[in-house]
Amino acid sequence: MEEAVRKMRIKAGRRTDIRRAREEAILAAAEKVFAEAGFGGATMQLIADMAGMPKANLHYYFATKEDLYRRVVENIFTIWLKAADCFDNAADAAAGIGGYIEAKMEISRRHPFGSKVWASEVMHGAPVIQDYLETALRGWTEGRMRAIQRWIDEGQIAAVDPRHLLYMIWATTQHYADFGHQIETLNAGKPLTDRQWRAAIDSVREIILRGIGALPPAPGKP
Amino acid sequence: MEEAVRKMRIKAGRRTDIRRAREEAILAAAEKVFAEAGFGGATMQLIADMAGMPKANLHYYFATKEDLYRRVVENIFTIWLKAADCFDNAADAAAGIGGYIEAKMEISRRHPFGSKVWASEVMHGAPVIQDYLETALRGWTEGRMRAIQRWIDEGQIAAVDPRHLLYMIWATTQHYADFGHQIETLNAGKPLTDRQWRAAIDSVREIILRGIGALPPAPGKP
DNA sequence: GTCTATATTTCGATAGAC
DNA sequence: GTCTATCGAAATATAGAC
Repeated sequence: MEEAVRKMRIKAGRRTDIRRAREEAILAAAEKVFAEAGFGGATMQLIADMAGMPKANLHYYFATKEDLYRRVVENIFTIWLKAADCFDNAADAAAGIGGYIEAKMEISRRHPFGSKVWASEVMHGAPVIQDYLETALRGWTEGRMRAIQRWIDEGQIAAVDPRHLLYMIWATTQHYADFGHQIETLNAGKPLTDRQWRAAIDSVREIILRGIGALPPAPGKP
Repeated sequence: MEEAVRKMRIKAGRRTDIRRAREEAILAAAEKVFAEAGFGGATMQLIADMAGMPKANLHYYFATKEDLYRRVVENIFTIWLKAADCFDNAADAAAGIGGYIEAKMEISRRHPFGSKVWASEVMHGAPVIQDYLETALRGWTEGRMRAIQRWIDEGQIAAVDPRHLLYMIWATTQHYADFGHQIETLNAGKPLTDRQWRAAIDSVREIILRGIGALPPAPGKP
């Protein structure tokens, strides 16, 4: 009888649903463990415990530890690229760059583990996602640099180096995820409140936008 | 006879010289391996190979892997703090903050491994140097925030949040070390030249200084 | 698909000759 | 102080019952 039920479920496509749900649970646990312990420090046992299943099940869904890790990094990269939309559909430079900063800060807040895994991967020489850097990221970067250069040519912003402006945005926004523990320690050991996050986002956006001449000089400054 | 020579050397203080030289060789190798593989991914064998000595010798100079790691992190932190001098002995805000940015960029260039080890340590929750964060770093930060606030009160710079300004400087300058591999990949796979480093430093310093109103608006911008 | 038990490998650390 | 050989712990991965 149970056999019949199982076959019906397979026919109805439930099997892939279950598979997807289990995979997502494993991936969420893995993202956290990889972020907090690094690839070498993470163990399949820790990930299994956090996902609430025996270790052997992980190997049923992901052949090796490295396969699992690769999927985690790929997930983050996808989220990363989506934030580019703000860039393209913007009315002007201030809206485009400001919106991108805001979107990146929001990702740092919502996906701190993913950001850390990405940072760790790049810091160790990108052994797993070097191809992404050379293809997808390089292409994305060149496109955005052209957009920035266009704003410069139109006189919307100062003649900054588009490449280093992008690096500054990446560095600053991701810092709030990657160095979140340090920021929390310097905040009396407490996570940033909603208000403090708002202040952080505004600070970052205003200093950068003013720094590239997309905002008027600060009030009270001649 | 050799015994006599050895005792003479000990009497002359050579023994500690040898010890120091060996320790420094091990620390240099460890810094590189920890940076490239993370604490968990690093092995004593790899460090020994890079230092050109058998694995057992490492345990003769450093009792455990964690002891060795702790020394590496402490070394970096010391270099970090020295860069603060530019901050204190400055004539005005632009010189103080600009000099600090320049010093931090120089450290990113000269000590990329150390920066990565520090980043990795903080990303993993600072299990080894949490006490440094809560004492030395917290004290240092509060002092610098007061200096920045003074410049704000004197009208030298805009009324930015000193804390987030510091975070931006840390994030941006350390990015050139921690994400050096990504930057190199986006630079056609080649390390930055002297000229490119100069451009990077100038870009960072100018955007930030202009962003806080320590520089006049960019030329050509109303 | 799930789980227990285990095979195999790897690594940190040490013993002991030199 | 240095080095070879090795122990013991821990981790990845798998075998095989259910």
